[in-house]
Amino acid sequence: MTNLISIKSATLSEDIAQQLTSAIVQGHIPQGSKISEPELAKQYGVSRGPLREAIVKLEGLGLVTRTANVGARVIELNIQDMLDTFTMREALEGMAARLAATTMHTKEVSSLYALLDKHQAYLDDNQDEHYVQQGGNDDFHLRIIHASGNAKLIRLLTEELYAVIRMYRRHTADQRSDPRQALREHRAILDAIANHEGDLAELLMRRHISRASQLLKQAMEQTALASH
Amino acid sequence: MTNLISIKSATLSEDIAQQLTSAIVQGHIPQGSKISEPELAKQYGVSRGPLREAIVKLEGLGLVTRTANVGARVIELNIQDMLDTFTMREALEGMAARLAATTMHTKEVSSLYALLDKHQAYLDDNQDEHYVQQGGNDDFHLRIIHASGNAKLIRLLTEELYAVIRMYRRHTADQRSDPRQALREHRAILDAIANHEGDLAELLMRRHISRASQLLKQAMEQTALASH
DNA sequence: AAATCAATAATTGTCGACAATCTAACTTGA
DNA sequence: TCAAGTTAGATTGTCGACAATTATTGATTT
Repeated sequence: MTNLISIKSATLSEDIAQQLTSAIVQGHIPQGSKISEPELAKQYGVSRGPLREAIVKLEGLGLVTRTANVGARVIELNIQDMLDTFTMREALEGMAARLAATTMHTKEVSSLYALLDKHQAYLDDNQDEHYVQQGGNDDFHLRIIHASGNAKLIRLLTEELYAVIRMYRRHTADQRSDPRQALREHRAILDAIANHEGDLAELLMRRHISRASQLLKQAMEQTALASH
Repeated sequence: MTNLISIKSATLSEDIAQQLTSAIVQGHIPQGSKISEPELAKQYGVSRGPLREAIVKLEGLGLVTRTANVGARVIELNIQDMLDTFTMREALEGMAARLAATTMHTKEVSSLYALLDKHQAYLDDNQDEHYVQQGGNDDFHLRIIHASGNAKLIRLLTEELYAVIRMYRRHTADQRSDPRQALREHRAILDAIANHEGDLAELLMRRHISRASQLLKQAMEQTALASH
């Protein structure tokens, strides 16, 4: 069974890379499983050439690890790796918030307030169920990152690190976290940005991510116990 | 004329990737120049397969940009990109310094003090000429990064970002900077780490990098003028 | 029965050739 | 003379096949 939507891309290699990425992030290819080149090539109907290029890309994204003459395996999520990843996120998104506080225009700020209101209304209407904002333009964090105006930072966070972050977000988060609390924190961050208080914005963003990471940690410890 | 030392690697692809990386960082392949697959394949004596995989890797490192059906070009350094890169460095190495302040053992701390003394002695003996520490184990920044203990952060900074950082360091830096001042700053950072003052260590590392970035900016503006 | 070794099967790494696309040179027409 | 269109050349993208390495199976020995 091959993948859902095949986005027509300029090159097969890019196409496969995207499909593989989404398959791994969504768990269709399970953690730790081996990436068999002949198997996947047949599955996607391409030769091994472009497939291998795609795998090299995934290695760059940190989604698979490769060993020479042995092959590629999907990474396995674990608590230490998650903590390390989120610590990096703290540093980078904290910086993004700081930058956003100095560069963000009034129009964009009010647009973000509107987004938070939308999230609020959604929570009110759906008994605190999570607003699915995975990666889309409704994702508060992505909006802040883009508002930083730092092209390198944007590319790193949105194209290179976010795949792994989404895996963590997906697999455990959310069922444990309190969406109203998260929303309050988002609002506080935005307030700081609106007031051009870079120091504060960074501090609050860091705390926000740190808190999320602690919740995730607890959730992962829970599921680790459950699997025994 | 092919490259200097051919490190025997498990796979041709890795080999070529390393050689290309070093060729670009050292300027043997000039900025903005096109990467011709047939040409390089002949030059390195390999087929285009492994060469293409190497190019994909370089794209992941941000050393080349690729366009479908057109090919790869070496990136071109410019001030804005440099500032963006160093802002990221600020965030990441600042965090590394913070982490190092809490995790670093006494032994490693004194080893780093010894390193700084070595740098000091070198400056005294060589009328303030720069100590060449490009990437080696004598590089203070790399030592701090490794001391952070954050595997993800280490990989990102040392394997993914450092190639570009080295390009910037190499092309302009150093002739303008004051090595004694840099050494003083290194010492202040290490003091903070030794005292387990994470906040201070982060702050000082950030300032240190920010200052380096400002010097680099001036140097680049200078050479930009010179090229007219 | 367990462990070591040999032979076989399967997988990864590499190559050369063909197809698709882009670039450059040339022709044609206004 | 210049612009647009056309054709030839070169380059990238893709494929299938072979070589090198690893994993697996089975035989042999203790």
